[in-house]
Amino acid sequence: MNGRKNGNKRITLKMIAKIVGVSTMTVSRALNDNKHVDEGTRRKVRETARELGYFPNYIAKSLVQQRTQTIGVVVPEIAHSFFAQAVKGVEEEAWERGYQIMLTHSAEDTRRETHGARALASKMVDGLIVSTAESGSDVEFFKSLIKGGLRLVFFDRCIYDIGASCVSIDDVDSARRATEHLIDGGYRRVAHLRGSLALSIGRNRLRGYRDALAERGVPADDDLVVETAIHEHGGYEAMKKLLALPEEKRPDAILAVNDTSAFGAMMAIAEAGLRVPNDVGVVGFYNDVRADLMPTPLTAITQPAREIGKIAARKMLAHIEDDSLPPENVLVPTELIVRASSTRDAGSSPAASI
Amino acid sequence: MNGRKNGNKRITLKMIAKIVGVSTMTVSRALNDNKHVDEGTRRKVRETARELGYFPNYIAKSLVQQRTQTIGVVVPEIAHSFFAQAVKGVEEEAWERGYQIMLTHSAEDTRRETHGARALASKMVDGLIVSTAESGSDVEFFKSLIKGGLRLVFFDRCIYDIGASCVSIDDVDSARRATEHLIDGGYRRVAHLRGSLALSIGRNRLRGYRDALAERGVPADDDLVVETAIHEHGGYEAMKKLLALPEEKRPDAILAVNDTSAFGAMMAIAEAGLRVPNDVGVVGFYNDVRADLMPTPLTAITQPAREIGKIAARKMLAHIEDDSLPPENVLVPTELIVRASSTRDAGSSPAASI
DNA sequence: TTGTAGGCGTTATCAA
DNA sequence: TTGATAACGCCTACAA
Repeated sequence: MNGRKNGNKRITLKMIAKIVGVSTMTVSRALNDNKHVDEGTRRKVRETARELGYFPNYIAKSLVQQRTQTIGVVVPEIAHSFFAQAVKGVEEEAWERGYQIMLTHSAEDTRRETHGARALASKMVDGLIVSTAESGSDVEFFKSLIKGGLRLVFFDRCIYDIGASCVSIDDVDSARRATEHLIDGGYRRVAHLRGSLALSIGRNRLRGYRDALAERGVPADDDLVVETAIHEHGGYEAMKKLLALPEEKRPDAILAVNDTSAFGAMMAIAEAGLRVPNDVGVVGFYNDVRADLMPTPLTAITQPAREIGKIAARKMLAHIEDDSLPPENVLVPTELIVRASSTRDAGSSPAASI
Repeated sequence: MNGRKNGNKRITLKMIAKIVGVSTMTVSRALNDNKHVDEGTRRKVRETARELGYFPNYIAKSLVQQRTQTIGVVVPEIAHSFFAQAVKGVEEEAWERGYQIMLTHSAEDTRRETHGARALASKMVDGLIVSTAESGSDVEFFKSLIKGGLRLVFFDRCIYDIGASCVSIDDVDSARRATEHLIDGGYRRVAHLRGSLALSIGRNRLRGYRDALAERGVPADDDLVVETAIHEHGGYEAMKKLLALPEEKRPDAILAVNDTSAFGAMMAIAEAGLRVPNDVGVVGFYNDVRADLMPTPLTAITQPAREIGKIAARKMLAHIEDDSLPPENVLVPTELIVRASSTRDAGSSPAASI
């Protein structure tokens, strides 16, 4: 249970000092490229350090310097492509600046998110990059972290106005554009599989959807807004609810909060004997690899995950370098990738056939 | 550049001690559920700790206890589904035991792998879980880490016989079964898109492929073994080389070292005007989500990534708990998922039509 | 039950 | 150029 295997004591500055016959400070200076060291001494120190296989103890260094060169990262699901890409972006940017990342996933669970963040804070990360859990976040806890001096940057799923930066797409505008695309394509009863209102993406995409309806003069129908979990089964279940509506109330298009739920919805649509896009148009968010491979390729708003991760990391490093830097909400541009799932064959839609 | 924001000093045991009017040791004991503390004292300490928003400094704790409750992880590509899943498995298992993970990716590069591992070792991780880079590994470096007392567990891509544990599928046997499946399906000129020989998976899968040929009495042809990078473009390029062979030498089946290169190969096959599976059968490794979604679904050997990650983490925790535990090579069972890419229509193959 | 002393491995600071 | 000393925040060991 102790740190090292029996016998193999880790080499320390003190050991090298004893061998070379100088003080630990001289060794420290020699190894850290400090100018005020005799070249001969430096050579000797370097050599024995290499021979002994010395490498510095960053824990000790961190304790005295009060920084760990480590960034904590909390994501809801490591294995989801979007977050995996984002984490990669963070890691790349951190690596280039000599930082490591400490990764925790919350499994979309509030308690795990809080515990994970607390654990990383206890390990004295220089900052915390977080994307919040579907089941909601303990806002007061994050506030207290900030009050305690911890730097905090959210990405994709943010908590606003508590003094943290946020890096995300413009969810409202993106959802509006996607909805307008459906309406302009002749769809009249556009439904929204919305995300949890505990998530910024859930609230903002819902708002964009509603804005689009209002702007296009399409009457809003609350029956057409159904909550979905962000996974495939969630989309499937939510879609079944919509399909259970009386015929005249059923949607002819779906704006899904993300690709995964859109895939689930497409399954439910197929099971009901309906077809995409002629009976039901579908649009998702993210642009998953599968979007292009589905029997009917999926139209989607892109979320440049890796880029978002990179920007979040850069933002964090900027905050670390300058603690007086004010928090900022960074919006990353998106594109609407139009594929077959939202473009009816000419003349084949009920609406178009009027 | 200093650790905390201006003014907001982190709360320490000493501060709590001063406020409550006891020694730091009493505070430490009270907060760590030590029995020998008066209940009244404990209550007071707990209360002020909570009020002040205290949480322990694990850096200091780690320094004195000589363990960090942190496991380092080095993977070649965070964003590849296999590794993302594996990392998730590691994180889950670590989390349950109160460990965090520190994640680095090598980008398939030897130098980054070495630097990353060294950085994590410097941060005093209690152990290192590694999957090696395509460009090869600095074996001597890993040996020196082990000699220095660092616990090391490889997964998927291992370095054998240096005193580290390894968790992977049985690559030799899996490749043999996949190759036999192709031969038994009537394919006669089975080629292998092999991985780098710097990787255990590259060497082992090649061996399994050769074993199968030998066992089935199929003559081996070195022209049919071509190296591929593990990404899509690699598979595409490698396949083009095979298709450039004189007609009578061309393969009628491909064992690809992984799914991604198999997808690339399938693109090249389609571009050449050939068809999967009737002209060319294809088998991959991993069972990516895309396998089922391709125009011709891909037959593949499964690699239970998350499970592999979990087992690797458990192995690491076992090594941490008991330093005398000998290293072990753990083999995780696989399945061959047969899909359309390796099953010719009856009577349509040149071989079957004889 | 509580406190004191010392040290984990490193660096900042000041003195030589 | 080098070294002695103290400190980072906590815990182990021992003493009271």
